[in-house]
This record gives sequence, structure tokens and C-alpha cells, in this order.
Amino acid sequence: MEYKEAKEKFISTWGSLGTLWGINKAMAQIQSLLFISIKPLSMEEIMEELKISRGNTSMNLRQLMDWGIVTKELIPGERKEFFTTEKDVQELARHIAKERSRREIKPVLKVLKEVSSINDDGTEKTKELIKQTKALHDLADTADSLLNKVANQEQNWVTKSLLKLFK
Amino acid sequence: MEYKEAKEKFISTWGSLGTLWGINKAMAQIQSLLFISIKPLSMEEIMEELKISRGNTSMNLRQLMDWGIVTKELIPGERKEFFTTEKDVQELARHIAKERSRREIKPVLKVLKEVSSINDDGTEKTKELIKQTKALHDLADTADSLLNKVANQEQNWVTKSLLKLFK
DNA sequence: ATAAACTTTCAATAATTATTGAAAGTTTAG
DNA sequence: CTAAACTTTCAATAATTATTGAAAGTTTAT
Repeated sequence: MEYKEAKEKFISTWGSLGTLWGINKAMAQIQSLLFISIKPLSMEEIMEELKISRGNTSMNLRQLMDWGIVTKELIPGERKEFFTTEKDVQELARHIAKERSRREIKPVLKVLKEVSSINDDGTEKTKELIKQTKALHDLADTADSLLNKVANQEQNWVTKSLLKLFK
Repeated sequence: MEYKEAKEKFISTWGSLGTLWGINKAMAQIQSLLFISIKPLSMEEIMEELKISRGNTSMNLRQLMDWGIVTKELIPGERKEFFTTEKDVQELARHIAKERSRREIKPVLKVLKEVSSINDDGTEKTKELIKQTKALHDLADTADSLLNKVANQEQNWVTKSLLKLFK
């Protein structure tokens, strides 16, 4: 396999995985492209490489910046803006963990708490609803606290600990 | 908040979270409904409760069974089929962890391995592609082995260990 | 001040994904 | 055997989501 083919394979695979961590295809592909690029890329270059429109590129770059995994780079003497992504996979994972917790898990925890706190009217179905949503709340809460611990640890610390624990 | 409102809130919230673990809305809602039901439900009852068509219900129940989190229940004397979901959240988490590993992470690991194994032609960009995809492979591999460990542990073991580790 | 270089916005459109519903298929009872 | 009860399939359609492209907005150089 040659460079070009490998690169395309990587971008398309990692891109399609994007949906797994809750971002769309273009967003994931832009991040992938930056992730293996040896220098910051301009909007023009990104559009060209991925064959996507200017508007699409602009919007998705913005979202990536909102996620905290892409940053603008100002290159002296250049008028246009350049972009880079976090290159360290551990850091990348930390950012993503933190964002997913904030955007997805936290709001769900809130609802589960509300639902599991309804007044127990003594009927079997109410008891079941309370019991099950409580159990789900506790599970989600555990998962979330794990995720946040991951997000706040030093690089490698987590990986080392987990591997030791589970080896 | 009354039972009915709480139930609807739970189904719609947990349902919309479905996309997080890679299943569609109807599928997630059916699972939610079964999760808080005090008895197995027939297709008719599910259609009625969620206001979805027979075809939709049938297809999504099938998918839930493929995921291993819903099972057919045969009730003596009844002609129609009834369905239940795994009620234990730990078991549910184990099933989901296992399936996601198999369906999503494993295939990606394979591609990452292929891409990171291309011939090093000595150019900087090739070196970068190899380095970055290797790092991603290792991260994904760690995540996957963690997920699989979770999927194979005794109930509660994982939660307890993790809480101890991260308390 | 203004023109060139560049980015953002957003209504229109395209692409994708989910849902319906009715026909075909299957199972069971009599 | 066959009619009734039930489930599955799948082409058509609807709903949702992503993408485009051109106009509007912004910044910088002169």
C-alpha cells in the first residue's frame, strides 16, 4: 500500500468512525487530515484535499474548535488562517471524554434523576419505573465519573493504571 | 411529576441517547419501554404505546434481538409473541460493550494496523502517517481491551474496582 | 477610504436514514 | 387441508441531516 492509498483509507475509516463519538463525517475527516498532516493547513487546502465546499469546511472547522481539538494557527506573513489539531492521542482522548460528558451524559443524568424522583404512588409500575431509572442513573453516573477521571489525569497515568488493573 | 409524564420523559430521553451507543431512535425507545415494563409486551402493545408502525416495530425488535438485549418470551396459551429486555443494568452494559467492540472497534483496529504498516519510504509525511496511526491504534486497542474486560467481568466487580481506583 | 483577500452565514438542495403499510410469508388451531 | 392469527419483508415515502454556493461580513494593506 502506498502513501496516498493509506492516507485515504485512514481518512475515510476514521471519518466514518466519527459518528461513534458523535460528530459528523466532514468534521471527522477534517480532523483526520490535520492529524496526519506535517504542517498546519489552510481552508483552501482542506477543501481541496477532501473535495468539500468552502461553507462546509468553515462550519466544521468551527465545530472542531468548539470541541477544543482544532486550533487556529497564525502564520507570520500569511493573510489566511491555518489550522492544526491536537497531535497527542492522549490529549485528544481527554478532550473528547470531557466534551461528551458535558454534552451528552450530564443532561441525561439530570433527566434520570428527575424521573427516578417522582412520587411513589405505591403501584407496581411506578415502583418499577423508579427502580429501573435509579439503576440506570447510577450506572451512567459511574461511567461519567470514570470518563471525567480519565479527562483530568496526567498523560499515560490512566492507561498504566487500567492496564495494571485489568492485565 | 406523574407516572405517565415521567415514563414519557424517560422513553424520549433514553431514546434520543440511543444514537450515542449507535442504535436508532425507534430501537432505543422500544428497549426503554421494555426496560420499565412490569411484564413482557406484545408487538401490538409496543406499536400502540410508541405510535409506530408494525413494520418498524418488527424490524427494530429484530435488531434488538441481534444485539442480544431483547428476547422473545413465549407465553403459554398465547398465540402472539411477547418481548422482554435485559433488566439488569450491569448485564445490559456488558452486552452493549461486547457488541460495540465487535461491530465498531475491531474493524477500525484492523484498518489502523494496515495503514500503520505501510512501507516507510523515508519521507516525512509517510513517517508522520505511520506514527500517528500507530498511536491511534494503541489507544483504540487499550480502550477496546478495557471494554472487553468490562464485558467479561462478574456483575459489580468492575464498578467496585473502578470506584476504588478512582474514588 | 477602498479594494483585495479572506471567512462566515444561511436559504436552497442533495444525500441519507427512518418509517410506513400492504403484500407475502409463516405458524397454529380446528 | 385451510382459514385465521400473527410476523416479516420491502418498495415507496417521509423526515432528518449534510452540503453547497453565493451574498454578506470582516480584516488588512495601501
